Amino acid sequence: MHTMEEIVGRMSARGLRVTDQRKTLAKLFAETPGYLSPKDVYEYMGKTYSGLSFDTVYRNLRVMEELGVLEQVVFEEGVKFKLHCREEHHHHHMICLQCGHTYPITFCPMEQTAVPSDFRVVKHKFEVFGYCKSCEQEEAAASEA
Amino acid sequence: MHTMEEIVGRMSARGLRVTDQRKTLAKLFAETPGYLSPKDVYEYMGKTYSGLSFDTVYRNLRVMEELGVLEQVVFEEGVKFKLHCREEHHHHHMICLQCGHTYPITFCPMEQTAVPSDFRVVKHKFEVFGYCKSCEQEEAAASEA
DNA sequence: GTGAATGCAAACAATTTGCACGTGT
DNA sequence: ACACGTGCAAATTGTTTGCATTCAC
Repeated sequence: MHTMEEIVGRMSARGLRVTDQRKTLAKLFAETPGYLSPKDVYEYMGKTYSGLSFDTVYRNLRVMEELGVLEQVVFEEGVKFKLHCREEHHHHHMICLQCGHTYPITFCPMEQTAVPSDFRVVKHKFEVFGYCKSCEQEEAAASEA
Repeated sequence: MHTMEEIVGRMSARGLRVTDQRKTLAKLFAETPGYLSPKDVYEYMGKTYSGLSFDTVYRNLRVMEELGVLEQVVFEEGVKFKLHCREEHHHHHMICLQCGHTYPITFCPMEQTAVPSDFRVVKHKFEVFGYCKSCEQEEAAASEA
């Protein structure tokens, strides 16, 4: 797994400066199993840094993405970020709609997909959405109220 | 296939008014095999309607989506619209990155995907991107220049 | 000390809304 | 005639940029 130290180390190796804010950002992603929106990040960071501005959050998200530490994904609800997957081999994800937690899917549908010879495939996207066990239980509890 | 007349008919059946602009919009989508962004639509419509405003385009796209005539998809580059697929059975798409043309994929990867019993699947997304034959040829021709 | 990081304000882009006017039914 | 559709302007939201100040190295 990526640890906060590892991420920070990678930043300084590239000549980037290790500020408190970046350390906190690294820690946040190191400890978050799923996706975070810029707004999520802003709100979390805002607790610690009162004068925080949104543009710095965006800048640092972009920096960390260019560093290869984070990856960005576009959902219906907007852009989100998560730690870049460590797994070397190609894989896909199951994503919890409630908590954003992701689980790997090793199966890749491209292997099974018949592609006409006159279509040159460049990339593909396979994502499964649903609710993980704990979120499912919470939802059930909430709907009983 | 959806024809312009059919779409327009569906609109008036719901009490919506059939304006020139909506007819043109219906025709545009009836004749377009792939995805169009709101901007694409605005530019196309603008040729005919000089005083056209963006908000009307958005409004009509939404109206046609609610009617079930169009479907909206979110890509990295932004939101796009296409005619709602007629095929009853669930399917996926191969999408040309150049012209936006879509081709159906009947295979659904969910059948093959092992889902843990404690994850409740709600929806999934499977999309293949690449270049169709004619766009591939154009690209090859362009890169020779 | 120097250059990169930050905050602030302002610019931008995409999309939505309120309102007065025009038009399909 | 009446209600819905349209254009215009303005509001919103999400994101980026320029610039002066501050801080890590």
